[in-house]
Amino acid sequence: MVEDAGARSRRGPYAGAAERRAAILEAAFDVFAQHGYTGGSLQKIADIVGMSQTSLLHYYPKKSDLLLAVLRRRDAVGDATLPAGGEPTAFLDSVLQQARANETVQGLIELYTVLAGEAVTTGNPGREYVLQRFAGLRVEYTHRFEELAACGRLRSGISPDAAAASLIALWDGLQIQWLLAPDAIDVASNLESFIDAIVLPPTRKG
Amino acid sequence: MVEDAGARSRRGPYAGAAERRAAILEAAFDVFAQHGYTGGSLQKIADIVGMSQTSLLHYYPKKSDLLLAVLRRRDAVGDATLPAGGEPTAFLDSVLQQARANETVQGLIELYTVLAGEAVTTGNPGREYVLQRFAGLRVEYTHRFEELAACGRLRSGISPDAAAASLIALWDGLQIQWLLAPDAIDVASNLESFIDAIVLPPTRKG
DNA sequence: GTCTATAATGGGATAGAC
DNA sequence: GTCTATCCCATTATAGAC
Repeated sequence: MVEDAGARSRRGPYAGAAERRAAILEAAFDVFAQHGYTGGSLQKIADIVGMSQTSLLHYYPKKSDLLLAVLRRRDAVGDATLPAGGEPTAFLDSVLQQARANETVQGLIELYTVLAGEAVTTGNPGREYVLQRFAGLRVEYTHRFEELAACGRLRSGISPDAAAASLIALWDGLQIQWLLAPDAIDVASNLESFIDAIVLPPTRKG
Repeated sequence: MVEDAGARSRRGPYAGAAERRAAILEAAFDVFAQHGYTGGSLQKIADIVGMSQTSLLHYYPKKSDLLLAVLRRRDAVGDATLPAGGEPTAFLDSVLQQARANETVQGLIELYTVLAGEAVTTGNPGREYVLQRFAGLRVEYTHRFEELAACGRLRSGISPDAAAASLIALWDGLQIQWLLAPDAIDVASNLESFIDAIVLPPTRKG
């Protein structure tokens, strides 16, 4: 985490190259969320941050660099990967908590939904990232469901990795329906029903 | 369904204006599936069908017309809405059957996934269609789950409309994971596990 | 670091000849 | 119906002055 943050406070005129990059990312986030990657333009992003399109390319030489940067920023902000090894139920609680929190950041969900869809198109620079993200999420969730299965709390007939893939899929699918009809869909409560259906209550014992 | 199909067999030179339109639609289908709506171009479509870009516009004056035509064609071909009122289980069987059949038409799933994602972008001409399609599917599926609930076969704690939205969401979510990692995801078997978890076996009785 | 200017390409759509 | 020619606009990216 050290890197060369020394770019700041070195010389006078340009206090905040990092801030500039952050502002660009935020603008790119909004533009890509609203118009998608293909539909979003560097000019729009530059307009928002208040610089020329060419100046923007000074920070991110290619459009695809900007996409990957936006996708990676989501990691840091998006899902706060909770500490492993705790109560198995904590995992499920955090999923529902995250789902409810997501209702207040529609732009984030929009971004994710649009870019995930575009990721399957040929030559999309975000494809590998999205692919790896799904794979990583499946691995993580599978571990959690394995813990639950070890406690005998996963319904028989459902494997941990099937539960993982399905929970992720359900979540994504509910989000797109929610984006198109916010009043008709309650993402969190649907997830909760699903969880209740595949996860058994704890066995009685102090 | 009569319309003016009489354009055919009227005069000599142009036998098959309808065939021409069909060929255009097929090409548009492929291009939009591969590149999305924004990323797909009229020129690519025209190249495939073997005509100039301007000739293409003679049949579909605007790009958005082509998108809507492609989306509507999906209705006729895609989901063969099975006859209502039969065995409640027939509905679930047809879902699984359709899911398995979809494995052989990856292009169709690609098209649907990409266009659904793009539909949430601002100004996308397909938004209303996709929105209505989700709403329509939810209504239809809700009815089927109401039938199951009437037989006491829907797990308590799950409402018919929640089951409907979740089944659709799960299906869509599994498909995008499948597109990115076909060997890691089995859409149909995941759907089956979900159904088994929320639908109870028939009560014993002749 | 930031800009103007511009290259190089591609997009959707129109006009009009045949 | 189909084409060529063209318009006009937008795009990403580069060159080079300051």
